[in-house]
Order: sequence, then structure tokens, then C-alpha cells
Amino acid sequence: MDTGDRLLTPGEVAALFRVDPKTVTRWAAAGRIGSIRTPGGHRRFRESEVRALLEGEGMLDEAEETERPRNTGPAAPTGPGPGPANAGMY
Amino acid sequence: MDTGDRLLTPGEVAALFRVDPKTVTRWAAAGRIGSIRTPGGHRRFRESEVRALLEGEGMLDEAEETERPRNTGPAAPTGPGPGPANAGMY
DNA sequence: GCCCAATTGGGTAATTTGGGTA
DNA sequence: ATTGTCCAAATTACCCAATTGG
Repeated sequence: MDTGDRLLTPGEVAALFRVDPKTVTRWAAAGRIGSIRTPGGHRRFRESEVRALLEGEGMLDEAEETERPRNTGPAAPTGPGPGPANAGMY
Repeated sequence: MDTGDRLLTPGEVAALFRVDPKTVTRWAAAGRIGSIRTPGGHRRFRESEVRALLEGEGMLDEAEETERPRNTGPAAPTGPGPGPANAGMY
């Protein structure tokens, strides 16, 4: 079984998820996806993990997330819109 | 366990890190990874050291960033020398 | 989204390595 | 069995462009 120990670059993961490489970096920084750092500081991602994330989310109703750190704070999201709540403190 | 004093070629190390052999050569030139030179000038890398570097944060809840001081000085070129001096001590 | 610095990868030419054979 | 030569693959070093990180 090729679980796929191959490593993917941020750009490749971004292409798989149709997001910006910066977003993938943000996931890694937040610990939402495992990352391996090269001695130079760049990140590499395990293809097996990426594939698991790609497949595991789209099957049944997503009533259960794996382990999402809930919002720490009295967040009262009255906003119904599924908009990208990006604070953008950068 | 045989952490392996085996020597790996730049191509092997590059495949493990999913980088180009040239990048591995740069790591060696920058002192980020120990290297042994053959009389012909080619480099060989210790598998134990490579694995230690490879053993990054897998899927542990990891949100910290290893502080990476910029290259401010000549790091130890070939370091460990004789003995089971395992690098990776940070 | 933007910026810049650092790292990485591609290209080519020359040398070294390793295997097979004479 | 030892030595020598040939050839294919890998590695090195230089350049510059693209990707990545903060």
C-alpha cells in the first residue's frame, strides 16, 4: 500500500486544495496540518495526510469535526454569512 | 536500533526531504547538516543525522516555530567526528 | 491583499563515482 | 585473480528565476 510517504511542497498542497500557498502555510502554522521543515526553513507536507484531509471531509454530513479548537472567547456569531472571518492581522 | 551510521548520497537525502540534490549540497555548504567529503569532493551524509532532521513535528499539536537564527557565523563544518555524536541538539 | 529576504529549483558544463567488461 | 579502460549515472559549481517565509 502506498500510503504515500512522499512529501509535497506548499504549492502542490495549495493546488490540491485550490487555495493560495499562503493559506497552506497558515494551516501549518496553526497546527491544522502536520508539517516537516527543511533545514532551510521551508515546509513539506505528507501526501498521505493531505489525501486523508481531501477525502475525509466530503463523505457524510459534517456534523462532527475531528478536533477543532473552539473559539476561546464569547464569540457570538450573529453573522449568518459563511464569510471568511479573516482578521488579517499580518 | 541501528540509527544507522550508513552514509547517504545527496540524491538519497534529497529524496527524503523532497528537495533537489543541489539543495542538500547547499545545506552542507551552509553547515546546516554534517557532511563527509570523499577524496573526489563528493559529499556523503549520515543517515542518523538525516533521520533526526526528518523527524519533525508529525501530527502532534504543534504550533510553535523553531527559532532559526540567520546565518550569522560559520557553523561547524564537519562536526561530529569519530564517535556516535548524534547531531540534532538544538 | 502587499512588501522584501531567504530558500529552492532549473539549466549547463566539468568532474567523480560505480558497474560491467576486456 | 589483478589491472586497465569504457560508459552511464550521479554530483559539483556557477548563473538566474520562481517559490516560500515572516
